[in-house]
Amino acid sequence: MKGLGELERSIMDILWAHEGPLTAREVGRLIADRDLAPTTVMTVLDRLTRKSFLTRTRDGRAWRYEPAASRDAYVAELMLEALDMTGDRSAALTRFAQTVSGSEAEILRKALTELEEE
Amino acid sequence: MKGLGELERSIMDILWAHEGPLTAREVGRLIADRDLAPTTVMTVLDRLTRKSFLTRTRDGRAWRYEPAASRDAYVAELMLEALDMTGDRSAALTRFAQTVSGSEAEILRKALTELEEE
DNA sequence: TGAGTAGTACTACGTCGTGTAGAGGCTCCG
DNA sequence: CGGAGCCTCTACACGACGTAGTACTACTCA
Repeated sequence: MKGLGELERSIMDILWAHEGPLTAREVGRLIADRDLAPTTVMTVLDRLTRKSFLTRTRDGRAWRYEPAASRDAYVAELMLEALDMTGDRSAALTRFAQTVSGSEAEILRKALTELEEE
Repeated sequence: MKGLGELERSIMDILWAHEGPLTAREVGRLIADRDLAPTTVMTVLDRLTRKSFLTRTRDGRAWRYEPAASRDAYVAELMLEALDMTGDRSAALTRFAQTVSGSEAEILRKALTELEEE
């Protein structure tokens, strides 16, 4: 899947945080701290769309952009991808479980338990 | 931490797979299918060292390279890094737990249980 | 002791991804 | 009809990575 650049991720963050699709202009306004040219935002939105991180639909002359997947799904996928890198998934998973903090281990445990009950 | 390039990963794979440190020449021999110039291998080993993926110790005039961390540790760290990308770690973890295959969920469960017992 | 060999450090170059943005064109409101 | 707004295309610099050459050093063997 490949990771995202820094600006790309900022923009994804904005779209993930915002309910509903945004236009380039709106994104630009929300990322105002960086003072980017409008075309910069458009270019990045376009690239993200081409990489299937976003989908877009027409709204008059403008496009409205929306994440193709939730941030959680993206993160989970990244984690799985990391996992794929190893020959021994079991060892890596074990290691991972040992590495997360206690509260996170608790969350995992709970999620796994709920899984079991289905 | 940043990911690795393709050749970099091949070389890490060789070093991870091999018990004990290797010289550039040995790595080059083990990666023979790619027919690389010896200096290419050295350059990459050097970059990996600079990025702290490897450590090296002298062996006569040669260096012997060795992974700074196990592959599992690396993978676990990548997974944690992905996890850091989200605002809601709990949601991402839950999502992750739901996404792994059944047998992998089992492995996770077991690792977490063992954790608890300590 | 001199030459070859193996190993190192340094430098370099092409390519690709990404941040950044300009130029020019279409469209719709007033 | 003209300007504002949005789009598409093109471009450029920079850093990472794959790839490798050159030049220097040191050990070995005849």
